[in-house]
Amino acid sequence: MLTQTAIHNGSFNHSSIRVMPSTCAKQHDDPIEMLGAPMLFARNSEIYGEGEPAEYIYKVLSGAVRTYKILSDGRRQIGSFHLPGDIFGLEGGDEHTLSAEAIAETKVIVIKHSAVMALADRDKNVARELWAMTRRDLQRVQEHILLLIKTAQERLASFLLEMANRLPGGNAVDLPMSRQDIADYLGLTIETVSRTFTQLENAATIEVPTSRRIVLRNRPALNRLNA
Amino acid sequence: MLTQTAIHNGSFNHSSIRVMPSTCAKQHDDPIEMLGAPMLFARNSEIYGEGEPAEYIYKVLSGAVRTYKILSDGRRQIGSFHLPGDIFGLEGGDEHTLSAEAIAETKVIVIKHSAVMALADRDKNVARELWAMTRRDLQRVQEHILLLIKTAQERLASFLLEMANRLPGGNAVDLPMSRQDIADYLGLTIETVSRTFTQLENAATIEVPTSRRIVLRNRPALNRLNA
DNA sequence: CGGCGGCTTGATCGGTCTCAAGTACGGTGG
DNA sequence: CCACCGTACTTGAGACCGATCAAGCCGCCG
Repeated sequence: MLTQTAIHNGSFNHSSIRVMPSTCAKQHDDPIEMLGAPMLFARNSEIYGEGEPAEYIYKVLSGAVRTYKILSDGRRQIGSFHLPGDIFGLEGGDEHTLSAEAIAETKVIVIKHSAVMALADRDKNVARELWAMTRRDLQRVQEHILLLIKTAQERLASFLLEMANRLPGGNAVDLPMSRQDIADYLGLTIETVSRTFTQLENAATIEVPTSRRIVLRNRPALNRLNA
Repeated sequence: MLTQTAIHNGSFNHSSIRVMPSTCAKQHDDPIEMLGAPMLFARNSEIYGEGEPAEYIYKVLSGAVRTYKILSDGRRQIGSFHLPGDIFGLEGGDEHTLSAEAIAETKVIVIKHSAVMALADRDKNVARELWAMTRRDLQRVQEHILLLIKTAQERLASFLLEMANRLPGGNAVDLPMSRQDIADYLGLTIETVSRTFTQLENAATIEVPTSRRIVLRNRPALNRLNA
């Protein structure tokens, strides 16, 4: 298992990734999760790369993950952020169509793809659940497309509302990702993201006590921007 | 069956939609297709609307279909074009998350969603095939996202290469959709699309004998733009 | 205290949008 | 057959938003 771990992490950061005692995995009731073992990924370490065989799927326990593609000229588009509770790595068939990296120190459950498929063959409900997860991914990507045709303010408002919904803390949001990550998710530059944060702060729509902590002060205004 | 047909087409264009003799449907060997009946939709008629219950799925026989969402301010984003051979209407679970319209006079096979699901429950291969189709949709949408972060020339080049691959005719492409449809797919205005066609024509990368007919004259140049 | 990474701010540039005409094409009726 | 119309498409001029290039700032850690 340790050698398999190495495969997933490319050629660097091995020392930062440890398989955890498998006993921790058994305290969950989801039959899919019980197939997996917990693992730790260091900040900015690769979980898998685009085009690699999809040997595993993953569920985030803590931390955060970004999946992305790189264009030939170096532009990076982040496809999605995965937060605790999210499952990722199902987007392709035999191989991953995106790369995945840990945004911060991240704990995930790693589940063998073949084991999941075998389970799905035996249990109709598992098969249905997996298909439903892919459909939800599809719908999220369709929403993401809508983001990309909006103005900078609208994109950031939509992003903040999404994060406030998906992270605990109500109106106070602790973003796990950098401005660059946000920019690459929203299809903007880091400068435009920064300026737009400032504009929303000046309009008293949000507060930015520290760069990673955002307080939503005026949700109606954000919803209006959400178009 | 005729009354069900009416439900799908909103309040207009009923006269243009006819169920065809069901015998035509039986000449296919795909078990999913055999569940369906052929239908005809007039140009610009609605096939289904966002939020409606997903009672049916569809396979294009001839013509073309656009699926889209409308933002509150009226902007329209086309999610995908469906050409002969494509199956659509699987994107949601119980309800459609996009609207669908015929771009031109379009013949489709209409298949009851419940019948497909029942078949999937009985036949593992059907279940797997349906899931794989959803994954392919997901991958196409991810590619679509990449389009939206490119320049106008890059977007149009990618679009033309995609259409040349999906439509018969090699380097001569007969587009079924209008400039407005292309604009709403690429996240541009109609004027920018038109100007970009002209630029590519001036650069001898394409020829535009009529507005809907495009001849790819220099594929390497298009591939270079494809980034 | 110095240095570095992440973030913000400023000035300018450029690509796309907007608004406004003008043109080509297909269909309809005389 | 032609005159007319409406729709789709193209072209032009100018405005605007976000990108780019370039400093500066802040917090953190050695």
